[in-house]
Order: sequence, then structure tokens, then C-alpha cells
Amino acid sequence: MLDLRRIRAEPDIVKAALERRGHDAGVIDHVLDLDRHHRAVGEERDQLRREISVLSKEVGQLRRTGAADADELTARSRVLGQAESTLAARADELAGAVREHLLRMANLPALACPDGMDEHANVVLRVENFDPQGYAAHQRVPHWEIGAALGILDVERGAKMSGSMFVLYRRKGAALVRALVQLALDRNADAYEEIRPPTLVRTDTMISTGHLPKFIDDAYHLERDDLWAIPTAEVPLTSLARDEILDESELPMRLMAHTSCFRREAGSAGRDTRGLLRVHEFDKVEILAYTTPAQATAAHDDILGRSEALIRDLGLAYRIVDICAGDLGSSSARTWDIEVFAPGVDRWLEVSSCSWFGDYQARRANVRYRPSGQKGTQFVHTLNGSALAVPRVWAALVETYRQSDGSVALPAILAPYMRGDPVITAR
RNA sequence: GGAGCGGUGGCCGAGUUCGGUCGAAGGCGCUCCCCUGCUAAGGGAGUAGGGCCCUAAAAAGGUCCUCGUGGGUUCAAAUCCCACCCGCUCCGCCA
Repeated sequence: MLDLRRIRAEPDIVKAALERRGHDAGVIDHVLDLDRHHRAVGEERDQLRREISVLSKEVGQLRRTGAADADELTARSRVLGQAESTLAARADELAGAVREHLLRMANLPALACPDGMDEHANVVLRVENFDPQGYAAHQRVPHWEIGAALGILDVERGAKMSGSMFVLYRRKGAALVRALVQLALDRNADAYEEIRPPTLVRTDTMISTGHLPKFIDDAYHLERDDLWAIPTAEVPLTSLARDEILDESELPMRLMAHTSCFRREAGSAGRDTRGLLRVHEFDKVEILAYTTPAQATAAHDDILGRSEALIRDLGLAYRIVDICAGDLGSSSARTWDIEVFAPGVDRWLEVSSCSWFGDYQARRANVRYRPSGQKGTQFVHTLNGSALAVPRVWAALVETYRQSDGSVALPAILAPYMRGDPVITAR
């Protein structure tokens, strides 16, 4: 969430930044009103508490020494106590209202983030390895057809057991899922600590990354135990250091995790959902860093660089997209997407989102560090990106590497992860 | 799921019997200083986080909150009561 003191000090800057997202900046004035009121009430309350505490200490003195009767003092204090509890209740109410607004407010886009109100204004920074004329007819087959023909993707049976937008992989299709996960983990193990976190988390954990309360309809919830299925490993990884104070020497702290990810995708039924384009459950390797503010830029570059290198080495066509302010994820200040070209469906598919969150998530998760040589603490910055999101990469690979005989010959880099044989043929 | 015990600062740990002089002994760690040919050892000082006020801002200062979380009792709660969360031990169940 945003720093309330910054909103107080620079309301116009904050408003302008929110407006770049197309958000209504009117909330800011409302929040400032609530905040002013809250501080006034809080001060009155603190003053009463002060008086009560002084009286109580005097009562204690009298009782111990037995010098005089304390009844008069306790009576006075009791009256103050009644007034105090009224004010305290009011102050709590106001504080709650402020917090509720802050939790629903998006992060401010970075200055460098391009202007624009929707995805059409996103800026393509680079296109790599892409030749629109360079695809043969046999590559122009959608992955769901290839998957069905080779017996490696079973959309129907996925739907039978779990509903639409749940899929199951078979044979070398399933092996390819594992291969991609393993490859992504291996390539980042030099700098990122591997974590295998829980996939079911508490409400607080979802709030920390910004997935709640605003996006409650996008998440699966297990009511009986009040647990949420994570939409990305970003959620547990960002809470790894929740409520902790890190030492500056520990930063940047780099983590990666392979998890299943669960997304309800409410409202997207029927739209761009065929095959693997959009599924409710998928595997992803996420990489994440906690940094000092000064380290953030380098960490962002590192995450993009690693994600990009993996896609490049898989031989896919891809482009890097700088997401404009109006299309930015709610918690992010700056996001670069990687989109791969899938020739069979003839479109660019988003396979990675590399984001810098500033201290927006750290403030929610209360992750701080001690700057060495200084007093006090500061919020860390958080950054993350998908090292590899399986389904769409799987789709692009199968389409790109489809041969004229209908088989799929995957790149050699995957061979070690597929028992030495990256060629997929019909049974 | 049942029974018992526990949750205190960066870490360990006393305090809870019998509420007040406790935001908290002692230790470890860390920072600074002294001593020291170097190292080790030793001596001294400091060292929780956060809100608000003050300030151009900071420092200093003032004040409030925080001893797992939330509520209650009381003039006054780390300490008493209730609920919940988490941990450990035992029992039950189980991949």
C-alpha cells in the first residue's frame, strides 16, 4: 500500500499518478479527511490516557504508603476512562476506514512507465527471433489439435474431472511439463534459493501481495479452513519474510519456487480460453527478490534477463513489452512482459511478467531491513517475475517445433530432461 | 480431534505466585571508546519497533501503543478472566 505520510505531503503527485492508471483520484481527498479526523481524535484520546496513567500512578503511591484515601482519585479516573473509551472506539473506526481505502488503492506507476490507458498503449521494446513469413504450414496448427493427435494433451478429460479450463497432460506432454520446470529451476539455482512453499495460504498472506481484498473474485477459497489457493508463488515468497527485519547484508535476498498456481479467471469464460491459452491450474517457476531501494533496478534487470534468456534458449520467437500505466497490475510500479509467438494460434502469448513493486508490497507484508550504519528500519523493495509459466510455453513449443510429419521435435536443451529423447511422435 | 505445557526486545531468557516502583533483570550479538606489538582476553558506554505532536526537513524533545492476536475486569494488566492463533509433548487418526 501507499505511504500515508506521502499522501499527506504530496497529495497532488499521488493523485496525478493514480490518474495515469485511469483511477479516480477522488479517494485521496476522502482518505485525507478521514486521516485528519483520525489524528485529531487520536490526540484527544492519548491526552486522556496520559491523565489516567498519571492518576493511576498516584493511586498506587497512596495505596502503598497508606498516606491517604485514594477514592477521590479513582473516581476522577473512572470518569476520564469513560470518555477515553468513546474516543478510542471512534479512533479505531476511523483508522479502519483509512486502512481499508489504502488496501484497495493501487501502487503508483513509476515515472518511466509509459503513459496509456489500456494494452494498446503498451510499448514493444524488442522483438527477437521472429519472422512473420518464416513459418511453414505444418507449424500453423493449434496446440490443442497437436496435443490431441499425439495424445499428449487431454482437454476433454480435464474438463470431465474438474470442469472447463482444467487440462491434463499425458505421456511426453506430461514429461515436458516436468522438463520445463526442472530446466527453469536449474538455470537460476546459481543465485536464487529454491523454496517449495505451501500452495494454500491464509488471508493475511494474500493481502500482503495485493491479491486481496480487491481481487477476491479471482482466487479460489477453501471456506471450511479459510485458506486461499495461491495464484502465483509470488504470494508465499513475498510473505516468507513477513513481519521480519532483515539485515542489509542479507540483501538482495533472492528466492525461486515451483508451485501450482490457481486462478478462477472469473469473467473470462469463452474468451481466449481454448487449449492452454488460459487455464485454472498450472505450473510455474517464479523468481523473486527482496532488495534495498538502490538495488532494485539491477534486480529488475536480472529477473528480466533470466526469463528472457530461457525463452531465447528454447528457440522461441518473443518480444519484450513495457506495460503502460493504465494496464499495469495493481501492485506494480513497472512491469515488463515477455510474450512468445505461438504460430499455431497465430498470436503473442504472455509468458512472463517481471515487476518492480517498490515498497508497496513490503509495506503490506511489513518486510523491513536495517540500513547498516543507520538507526531505524526501512521497507525493502520487492521484485518478481515468472522464470517460466508452463502452459503457454508448452503451447508455443509444440506449435513451433511441429514437423511436416506431424511429430514434434523439441530443442536439444530439453533432451536431458526428457530421458534423452525430445522427439514426440504419435503412439 | 483429545490432554498437558508454552508464546516476553535482533537472539536467548527472568518476571506472571500475591496487578502498581516493568517497555522489561541478566546473557549473547551488534556499535562506539579505552587498553593491547598482533591475536585472544579485558574495561567502559550505547543498543526494540511503531503512531501522533513539534520541525521547512532532520536531530533532540513530548506523548501514546506494542510482552502471540482480539476482547473483558480494574483507578491501574506482561501479570487476572474469556475466545482465537501458533509451537512443543503425549494420545488418537493417517499419506
